[in-house]
Amino acid sequence: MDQTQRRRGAALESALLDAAWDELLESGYARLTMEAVAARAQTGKQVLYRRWPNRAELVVAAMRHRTGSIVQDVPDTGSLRGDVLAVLQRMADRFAALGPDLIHGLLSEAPDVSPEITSRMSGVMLAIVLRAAERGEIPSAALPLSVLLAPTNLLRHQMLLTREALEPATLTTLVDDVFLPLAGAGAQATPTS
Amino acid sequence: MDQTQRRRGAALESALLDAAWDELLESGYARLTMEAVAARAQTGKQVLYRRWPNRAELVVAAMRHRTGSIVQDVPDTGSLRGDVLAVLQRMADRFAALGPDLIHGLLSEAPDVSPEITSRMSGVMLAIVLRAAERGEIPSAALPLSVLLAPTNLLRHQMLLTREALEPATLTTLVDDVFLPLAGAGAQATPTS
DNA sequence: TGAATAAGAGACGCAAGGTCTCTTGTGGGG
DNA sequence: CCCCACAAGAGACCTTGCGTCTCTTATTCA
Repeated sequence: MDQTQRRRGAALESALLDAAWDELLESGYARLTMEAVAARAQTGKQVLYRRWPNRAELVVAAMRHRTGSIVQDVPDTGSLRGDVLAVLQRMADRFAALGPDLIHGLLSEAPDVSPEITSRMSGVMLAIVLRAAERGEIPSAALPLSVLLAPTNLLRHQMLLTREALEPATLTTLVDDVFLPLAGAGAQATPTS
Repeated sequence: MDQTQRRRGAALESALLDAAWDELLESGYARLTMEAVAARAQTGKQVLYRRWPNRAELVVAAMRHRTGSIVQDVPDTGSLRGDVLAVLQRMADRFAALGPDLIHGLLSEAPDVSPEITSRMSGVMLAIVLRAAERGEIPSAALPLSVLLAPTNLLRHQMLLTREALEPATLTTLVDDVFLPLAGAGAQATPTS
């Protein structure tokens, strides 16, 4: 019964972050308590507070720990439309697992994590658009930032402000009705007239 | 000293909502406490809980009480660009007074107020676009909903996810680079090339 | 092998949401 | 005109959960 195996350093930290992540999935951000995380990790609260100053920081660290690696790669489907759809789909998938409460909770408790959320997006979109311009799909890759981020920002807005699961057409609408026209792809293509 | 004037009914309710609103402006949503609202209104917590089941509902009621009337009228500046800019400016002004914490807090505590936020917007935008089509500024008023709400949704997204005060160019960018091109206004006008 | 460090465990203080109870002013109905 | 049911005002109280403090004990490093 007595474990007498005391974890330390990176191994312990990883266990703590895993516990936090599991609590997040099980209870959501609003119901995640430090006590529960500590209990799940078979330790005390002090071990958590030794590493992260508060609940929000712990959760942010847990998210980075779990999802940090997936963000890097840029989809490459061969077409601008496919690439942007893939990005949106990935956002939607990631969001579906956690729900909007997480973002709202974090942003209302730890205001300084805002940049974290939107930061890497512009790099991804820029890479996609550059490739599309090389391919000749669009006349120029020099899009205003507001256009470049319009689809991802609109999707994020929708996911944050709507409780229902988003219907499949939402993503294609964002790409076909908003982004592609603005990017100047296929001047003759204007669907849903 | 002794007031011995006991408020009742609508008068009392209005005083409660005013107190809540003042607390909101002074402390923000996160730091607004029921105790403080009750104290400011010179009453007890029970009077609050007799009317609203929780903090979030009280705050929503306070917002409706204060801002309910302003939303109705649709700006009419004579041009589509001016109208949309006026709508965005109004959103920005209203938001500036309260900050993003309010929305995040409400949405993480009282998930069922989401529709409240975006509901009336589509009606306003639709009216503006209809007038612009009658004027001949745009070929058709039959825009996809995602286009119709793109500028307001993008602005809301920005205000929610960014802490800094938004720079003046943000609004014009949304109108000139995103909305007007999508609405088909002035096919030759493609600024910021 | 011994001393410094940090893990594990849990008590504690405190703020705030929300409930309960009690007294007392007040307006409406008899 | 008076009485009484209702709700205002006041505050004690319970609970949850964050964050701190303390204490013992395992582990690691010199």
